[in-house]
Amino acid sequence: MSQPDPAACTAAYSPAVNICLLVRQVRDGLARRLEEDLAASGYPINLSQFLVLRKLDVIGPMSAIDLARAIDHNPGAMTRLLDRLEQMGYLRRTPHAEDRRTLRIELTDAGLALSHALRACGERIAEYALRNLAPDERGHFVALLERVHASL
Amino acid sequence: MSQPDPAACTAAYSPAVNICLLVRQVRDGLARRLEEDLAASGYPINLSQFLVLRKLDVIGPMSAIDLARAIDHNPGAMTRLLDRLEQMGYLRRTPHAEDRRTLRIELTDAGLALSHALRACGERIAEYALRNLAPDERGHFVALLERVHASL
DNA sequence: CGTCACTAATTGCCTTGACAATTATTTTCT
DNA sequence: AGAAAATAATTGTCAAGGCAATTAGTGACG
Repeated sequence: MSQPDPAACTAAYSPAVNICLLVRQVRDGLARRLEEDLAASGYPINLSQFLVLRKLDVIGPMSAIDLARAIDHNPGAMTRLLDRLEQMGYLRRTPHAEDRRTLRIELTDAGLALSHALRACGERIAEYALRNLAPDERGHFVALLERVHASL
Repeated sequence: MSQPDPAACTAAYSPAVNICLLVRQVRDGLARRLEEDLAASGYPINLSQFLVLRKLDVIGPMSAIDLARAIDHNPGAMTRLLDRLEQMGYLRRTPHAEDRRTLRIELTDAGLALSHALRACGERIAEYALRNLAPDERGHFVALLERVHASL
């Protein structure tokens, strides 16, 4: 069905399509795998929630805005994301000692335990996604991603 | 603010966070740049719409389902995406000659003209995003992305 | 021929995230 | 000190996309 007709192709090969599409496909594929794996493990957690919990574990308690910046997330969306995780009992909002505008967001014991399970799950996914790359290629891939990210 | 407290850090460095986060950041950064550039050029077009128009131009007329698969897009979302682009006058739904379930989606003249502008815009963004990579690194980056995508 | 499984497109419903406006607080500047 | 600018969190509103159910059409098989 819908055979590509070479005569109808008015544009030459365009790497620009490919880079945007490819990165999107990799992102969506990675997120889908992660969320499926988490759901199968009994954790109904999405990618953003995963990133927040892991950041709080790895970096320690921080404000909502710092958290939003750490995962490039919208501050408005962050409020509701935190609502959700707080309601599920994985984190706590406490007032900041010196600045009353600011929250100190910290994991609960349940959140900490969950984060450790998430870590294992995340590593499985990364291992799976990169399984066809040699060890040095994996490092190179991440380094290239970081350089491209820094250029944006 | 919110100094990371090393003692509070219970998890070791975890590349799994980084790959998911990094890819997401690159995707979002790329999409944001593209959409800003398009808006500045007078085309209020988002990434998905961009991809659809470019695919139709490069590959030629095709069905909605094929289009959805080509850009890894949900069929339900595709219907509405096509509604939008059709309403803007950039494409046309015509019945398929042999299969009455299927649409033949094709660019209008306006859609074709827009696609050419989109192509230039996409190339600017790709050039910008990859500007700090050497030519061979760019090829390598895309090749690695493709291999990771194929592994998902 | 007729029924059953499959596929394409659409729709309703819901969640997520973006953006702008609002409120409370702090910082800066004179 | 006091006014003005800046910052943190929140809220309302909206668009995009995922999923499941529906409708219509096709193909396969007895």
